Amino acid sequence: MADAPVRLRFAPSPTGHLHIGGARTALFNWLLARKLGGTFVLRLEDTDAERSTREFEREILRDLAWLGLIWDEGPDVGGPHGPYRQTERADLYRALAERLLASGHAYRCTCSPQRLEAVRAEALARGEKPRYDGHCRDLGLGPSCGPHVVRFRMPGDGVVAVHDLVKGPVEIRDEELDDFVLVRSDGLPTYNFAVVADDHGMGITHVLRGDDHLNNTPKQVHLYRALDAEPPRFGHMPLILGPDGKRLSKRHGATSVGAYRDLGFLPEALVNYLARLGWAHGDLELFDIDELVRVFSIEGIGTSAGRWDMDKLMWVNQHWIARLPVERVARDAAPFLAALGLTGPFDDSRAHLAVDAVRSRARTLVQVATMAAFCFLPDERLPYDDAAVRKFLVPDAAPLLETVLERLKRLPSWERASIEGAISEWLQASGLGLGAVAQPVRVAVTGSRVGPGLFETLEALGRDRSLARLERGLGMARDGALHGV
RNA sequence: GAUCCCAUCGUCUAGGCAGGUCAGGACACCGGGUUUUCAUCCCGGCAACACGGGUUCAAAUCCCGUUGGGAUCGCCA
Repeated sequence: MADAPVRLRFAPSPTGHLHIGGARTALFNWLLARKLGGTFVLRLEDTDAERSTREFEREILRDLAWLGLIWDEGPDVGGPHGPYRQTERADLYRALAERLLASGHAYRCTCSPQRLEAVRAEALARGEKPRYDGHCRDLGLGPSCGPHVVRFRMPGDGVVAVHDLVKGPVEIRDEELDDFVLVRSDGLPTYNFAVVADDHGMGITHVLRGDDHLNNTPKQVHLYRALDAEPPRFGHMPLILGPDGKRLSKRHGATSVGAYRDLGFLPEALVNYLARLGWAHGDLELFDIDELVRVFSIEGIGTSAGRWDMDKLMWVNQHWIARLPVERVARDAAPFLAALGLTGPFDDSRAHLAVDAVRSRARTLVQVATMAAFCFLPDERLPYDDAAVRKFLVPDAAPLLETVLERLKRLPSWERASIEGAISEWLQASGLGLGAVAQPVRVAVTGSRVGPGLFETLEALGRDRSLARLERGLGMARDGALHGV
C-alpha cells in the first residue's frame, strides 16, 4: 500500500441498538484501518430526526468500546474532520447542495409525495423498475419555488464500473438509476448525499460495508464525479442471514451486541465469531483481536452470505471462557453472579478459584455464574438435587462422609494438594476407590451430582463451608437410614 | 416485476485468480478413549463441489445457461 495513510469509518445511525451486522462491519473496517496503520473514524448518521436518539448513540458507543473497536476520531473524542454527527454538519451539506445546484448537477423539485407515489405505482403496474420521471428536471425552479427537494441530475447514458474490493468488477448502467433526492424538503440531506459529502469531507479512503449498499454505489460514484472528487475504494461484504437463510430479525432471537453481552458472551468470543463469519484465514478458527489485526486481509473476505450459527458462537465463547485469564472471566461473570442474588466479593482469590473451577464446563457467563453459585451461597440457601440426595446421601455413605470430615478437620492448610493428599492417603490405606466417596462428598457440599473435580470444589468452597456442609450432608445420609429411604 | 450480488458437508469455510492430491479444517451430530460426576482433552465416524451444456488430455476450479437464495428499487439509513 502507498504512503498515503488510509482512513476508514463506521457510520451507524443511532436509531436502534448496535446490530451484530453493524458490529461486523465496524470490526472489518477497524481491522483494515489497524492493519494498514490508518485511522478509524466513528460518525453518527443521525439525520433521521424521527428515530435517532442520544440514548441509542450512547449505547452504540458503549458497545463498540466493549468489543474493543476503539475509534481515533468521533463525536466524543473529536478530531480534525469534525463535527462527527451529521446533524451538526448541516452547513456543509447546504454549501455542497448549492454548489451542485449552481453547476447544474442538481435541481429543485416540487413534486408532491402523492404524485411520486402515483408515478411509482404506474411503473410497477407496467412491470418496470419504479423511478422518478424527471418531471421537474428541466423546469429551472429557483429558490423561491416553495416547498421542494433537491434532486441529483443523473447523466443517464453511461455505465458505472467499479472495482469492488471483495466482489471484483461490477457494472451498472446509468439508465437503471434515477434522479434521487439529495436534500429533503426539511432541508436535511438524504443518506446518499450525506454519506458522500462526509466520506469526501473526512478523507475516507476505503469503505467496507454490507452488500445491501452495492446498489447505492453507482449513485454515489456519480455524486463524487459531480463534486470532482475521487471516490474511496469500496468493498461490499456479504450479509449475515438468520439460521433459516432469511434476513436476520428479532424473530431469530438476539440480534444486538448488547443482547449477546447480557446472554453471557465475552467480547472476545463475539469478535472472533463475527470475524470468522464471512472471512477466513486458512483453516484457523480461533483468533484474538491482535491476531486478527495481524492476519486480516480483504482477500480473506468471502462472497456469499453467511448464516448466524448459535452453536458455533457458543463453542467460541466456551473457548475464550476457558482460555482468558481467570481474573478477566471472573470480572465479566460478576454481574451474572450478582443477578443470581449472590453477594461478593467476586474479584478476590476465592472468587477466582470458584470461576476457575467451573469454567471449563461453561459455554456462557450465565453458566459460569450458575455453576459457581454453590461457592457464594450461604449454606442454608444451598439447593439440593433430590435425585442426587436420594442416590448418594444414603446410610451406606455415612461412614465415608464421617471419615472424610474427620480427616479434613485435621488439615493444617486448606488447598487442593493437601486436601487431595489427606483423602488419597486414606483411600489407599482402606482400599476404597475415589469413585465411592467423590459423589457423596460432592452432593453434600454442592447439592449437585455434577461439578468440578472434587478437590478443586472443596478448595474453592473453603474450609468452613466445606466442613459445615459435610456435617449437614452426614446428617442427611443418616436421616436416610432413619426413614429407610 | 426490474436490476445487482451469490452458489463446496446441516452450518462456517479451505481449495478457485495461475485447471491435474477418490475435496481439507471447524461447529453440530454419532461412536470410542482418558477421568472422580459433568465438562475439558484425545481418537474415530457421518456428511458437500446445485443442475445442464461447453472449453480441455483433464473442470470444484474457466465460459454460457438454468434453477435456487439474497439484496435493492423512499423526502430510511
